[in-house]
Amino acid sequence: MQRKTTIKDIGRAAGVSPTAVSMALNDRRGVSPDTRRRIKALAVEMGYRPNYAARSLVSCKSYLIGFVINSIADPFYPEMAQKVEETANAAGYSLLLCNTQRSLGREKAVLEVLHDRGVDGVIIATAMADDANIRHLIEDGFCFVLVNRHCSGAFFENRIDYVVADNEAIGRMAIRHLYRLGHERIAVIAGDLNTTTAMLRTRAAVAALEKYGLDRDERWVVECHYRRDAARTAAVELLACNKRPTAFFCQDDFMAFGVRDAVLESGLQIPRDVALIGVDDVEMGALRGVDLSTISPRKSEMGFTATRILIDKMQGRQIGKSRNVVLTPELIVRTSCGYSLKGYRR
Amino acid sequence: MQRKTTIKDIGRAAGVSPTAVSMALNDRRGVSPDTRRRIKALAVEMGYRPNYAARSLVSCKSYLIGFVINSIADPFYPEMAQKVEETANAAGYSLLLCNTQRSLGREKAVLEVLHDRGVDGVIIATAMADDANIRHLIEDGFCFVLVNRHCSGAFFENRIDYVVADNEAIGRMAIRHLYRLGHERIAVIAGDLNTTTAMLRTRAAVAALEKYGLDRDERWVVECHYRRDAARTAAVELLACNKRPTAFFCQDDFMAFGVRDAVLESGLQIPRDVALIGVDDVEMGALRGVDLSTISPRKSEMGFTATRILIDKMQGRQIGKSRNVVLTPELIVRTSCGYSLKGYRR
DNA sequence: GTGAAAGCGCTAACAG
DNA sequence: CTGTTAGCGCTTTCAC
Repeated sequence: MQRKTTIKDIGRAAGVSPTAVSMALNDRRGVSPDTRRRIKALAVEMGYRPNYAARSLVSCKSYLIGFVINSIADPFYPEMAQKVEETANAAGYSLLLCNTQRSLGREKAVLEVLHDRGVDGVIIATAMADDANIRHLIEDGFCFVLVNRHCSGAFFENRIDYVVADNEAIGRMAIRHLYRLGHERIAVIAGDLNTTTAMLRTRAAVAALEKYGLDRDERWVVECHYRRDAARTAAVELLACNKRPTAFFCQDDFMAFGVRDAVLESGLQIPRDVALIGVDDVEMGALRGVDLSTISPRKSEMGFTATRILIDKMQGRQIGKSRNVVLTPELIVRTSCGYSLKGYRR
Repeated sequence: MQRKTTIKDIGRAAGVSPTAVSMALNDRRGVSPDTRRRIKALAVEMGYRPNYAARSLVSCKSYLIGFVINSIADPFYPEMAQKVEETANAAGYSLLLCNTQRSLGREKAVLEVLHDRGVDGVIIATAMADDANIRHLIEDGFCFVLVNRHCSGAFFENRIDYVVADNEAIGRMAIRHLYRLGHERIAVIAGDLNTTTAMLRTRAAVAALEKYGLDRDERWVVECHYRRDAARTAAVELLACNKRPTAFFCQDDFMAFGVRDAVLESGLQIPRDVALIGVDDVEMGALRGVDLSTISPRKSEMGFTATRILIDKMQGRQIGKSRNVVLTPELIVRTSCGYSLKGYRR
């Protein structure tokens, strides 16, 4: 990169001080409209470009935000990331993408780098229900917003901002849908129970099963950590029982694909023999021939809202109590539960 | 963010100058092993964290790299992005994600921001065959590597580094596969012909059609700009002809999904009535019930190699002539072309 | 081997 | 309304 023109150069050319140039260019009062115009014209003419590093050093603002996710290769995140980037950009922020690979150690490392880089704020999608890294962020007074997952427990009460789906509603909706289609034996393929998403979905699902008076078997609730292969393995086992479940509530679409693999491999059909519902509304599920019914947590909206809240915080608005946004999820009925075949029975 | 400890603080605590601290911490000679140890211990103890902005200001290195893509929500990119981020990170760089939304105007804007931020280098996946923005980068002596697409024309000769798939091989492989399965009427659903990927795939495909002496009809080559809906529309039209194609070479998987929609909607079956092959090996295509045959450009490898080359360039190695890496693509046979049914005929 | 001094480009706090 | 001065945290000469 070549020698660039600085505000000093412009100042010299315009016969004013660097300060004047700075103020003129940043639209702050202190210079006459006339000089301002002259300076601005000169800046364009000389191809002036501000130096973010210098500005950041003195203003302690980097206009950088970090986005912390498990892996951008996981299809849950890209849609959200797209919206986050778009929203951040529109407000003059750039996005640092950070993959943690589901490791708390890497989450920690990533947050440290982000801190050192002087980001103005961070959006975190990987929080565990009790996450020491988040705890640390709070103690440091770091500016951040949780998205998708939040933290629970006394320590976090009123100290975090988050944007999440109504995970209990997700659990209820899933079970209700399957119940109304006539299912009596429903398996719950749960995510990582150290996350609020899986905890709440599971709790609500179990409560719903109870409420409807459906068959219960504790082997029918199995923690698969949001892993497709774990779900597949679990399903193989469940399907081998003589009293096998007739429906699976999978807490994300990828686990649903795992279960789907197991079902199809065992020669059974969806939805004739087994009903399947996922969560996330990943694009893959919408393909003809897959047609996975699912519950959308509204990923774009989560990303957008989280970013807006973060921007408010970073810019000093939104002081005082924490903002907790809970989005109402949306049931997306396709064919994997058999609704189109038989409709609701009850 | 609170008051942080600086090298000055450490210097004071250790009874040495800031200079000594800087040298000790950066493992540069000029300070005795003993003081070095003392300083390092003190740095840890006092929780010293370097300030990237300050360092960047003086060293003109930001350890930031930009990654320019159309949209992270497009499933072609995440896998590559993951690898890029991982590789960059391992070398101490952070990744700025930039979506252009397929707009050259936004590409330009994004590159300007990246420039202003003083990134050390940029990886660009959105280049058009003749891209004024890239041209500008070259003239500026900017450090960048193209990935996936490159630029062509005299101006760019030997002036760009790139990592791409062998797109002509992709075109040949696709047609050859369909030819050997016995197809006589093959449609080519082309991407944006202003990109090298689509240009080369199309050229090679047409040459292969000729070589095999297959039926040719210029309406069978249709430019769909890598858009799923455009491909769907084109397919609807082609399928309505009385002499319809029996096979489609779609230059990306998403256009293949568009064609697939059209085929299935019209009551035809895949692969019985129509064979379908895509390019990209997007995860969606691998789902049971979709089973799209495709050609993998090896996205992760592209991302990895491009990042490595960029790092070499940024660090001053790899001077002299430009590096052009062309990866051999891989044919992934699933069921959408009917290989498993009938095998090769010729 | 070590420290002092200068300065990267910018903004904030003054004095004129 | 303008200009001067100082300094953000760090690295890089250059003396000692």
